[in-house]
Amino acid sequence: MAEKTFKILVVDDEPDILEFLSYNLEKEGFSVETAENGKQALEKAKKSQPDIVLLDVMMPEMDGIEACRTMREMPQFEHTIIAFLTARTEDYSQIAGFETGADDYISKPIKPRVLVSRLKALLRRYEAKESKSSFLDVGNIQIDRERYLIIFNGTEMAVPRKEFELLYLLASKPGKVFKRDEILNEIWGRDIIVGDRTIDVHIRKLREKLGEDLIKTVKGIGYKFEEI
Amino acid sequence: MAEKTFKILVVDDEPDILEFLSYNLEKEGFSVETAENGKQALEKAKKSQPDIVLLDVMMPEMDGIEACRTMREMPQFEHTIIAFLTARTEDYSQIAGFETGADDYISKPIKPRVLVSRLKALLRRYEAKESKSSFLDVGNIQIDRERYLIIFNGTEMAVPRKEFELLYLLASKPGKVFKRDEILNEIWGRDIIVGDRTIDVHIRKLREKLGEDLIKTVKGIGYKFEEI
DNA sequence: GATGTAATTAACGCTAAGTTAACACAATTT
DNA sequence: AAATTGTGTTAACTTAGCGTTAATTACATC
Repeated sequence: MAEKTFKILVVDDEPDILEFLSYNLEKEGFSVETAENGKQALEKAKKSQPDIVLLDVMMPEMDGIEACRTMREMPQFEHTIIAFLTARTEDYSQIAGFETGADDYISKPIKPRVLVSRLKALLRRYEAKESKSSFLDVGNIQIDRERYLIIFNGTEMAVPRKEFELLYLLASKPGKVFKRDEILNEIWGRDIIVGDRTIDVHIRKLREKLGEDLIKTVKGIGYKFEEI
Repeated sequence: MAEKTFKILVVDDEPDILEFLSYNLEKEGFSVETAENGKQALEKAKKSQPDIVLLDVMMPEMDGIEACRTMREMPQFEHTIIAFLTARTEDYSQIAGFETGADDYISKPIKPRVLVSRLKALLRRYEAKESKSSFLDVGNIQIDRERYLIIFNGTEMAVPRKEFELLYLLASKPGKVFKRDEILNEIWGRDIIVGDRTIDVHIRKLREKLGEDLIKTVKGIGYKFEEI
């Protein structure tokens, strides 16, 4: 069984460190991308959807802490592994106290072999988590997260990302009414503001594909997935 | 619209910001109080027991960090939501290092809609903790808050929101007589004013669905839920 | 029977949701 | 790079039905 190639985004403002890390990580079979600050990191991450983001804490433009928090707010990075690179002198608790949602803190100076083994450990943990929830089976519909496909009455169909996420969310707890706020926070992220009608439109598109019965409106509250 | 009116204490030393925030929060149905420094904030908070405290970090007299720590040490503010307003230029680690126990950090410049959506998210999390039971079971009726359904004699039925909230309130303490004022405050919120007859109508609609025996009128006082 | 309070109805206004089309932007193809 | 297609969001309008009002009737209590 061929191992999957993992994508790593390394973010540091010192070119030397970037090169050093890239070299060592690539040697281990990782696919490496780099960025020089938090802002750049976000842009690149959005495009390439890395499995791991290695973030230096101190950086110009946008520091690692903020970059991490921003990413964690975005649904697309919910399962991305984020690890901080911290200088020895920096107080670890400073970062930890922030509840940034980072998965690990790796302190400089970095020893390549240590780094790689830590990352592999993280990946193992992450894969174990992922495999559990990557497939949903409720009633006459199956949702395959890995392939981004839904199987409705036995026929496979591709749905756009937002619709997919929406359906996945609703179907993850059949019967439960998801409030509009809840949906917005889960799918769009807490700081992304979209108009009220946006949810409706996505619901509509889903109903067009899956029929009117699967998703029910609870007026004044939100929507729920009804298992048939 | 409003389930409950939440009290917010906004603390900042700049009157402009106070006004700006007050205006926007009040527009969203929050009940807003203001203070100009940490000391004043503490005094006001003790009296009014706000649900949320929005604290600027930099302030004369007593800064936000100290105010937050002081509040967190007092049992009466154990469950109060405390959020910091931080300028982007301020060093996060300054705040983080203190382990102040704040629930969120909102960075300036503040966009009203972002602020409101974050606060709502915080409130949801907090409410989820507070309300222990999303499921009520009294006699021949069960109320499922998560699914927004009531099960009456074994049959599920959907009821409109206001009726649902009303029934839930009454059924949460069977036998207790809820005064009209009490009901208005709980279901409609502190400063939403509706006529007295509105309650009657909702009671009527519930009785139509659940029979005449479940909800009893106590003339001159209010209503109570009678367990059968 | 007078007075006040609650129940009952129907009708209406308003808000939340549905609908549709058009737009902006990304991703893809040529 | 240009064109095309796909996706997500907004805007404007419509619809439905919830929540409210108001007007009337019934019921207490004095």
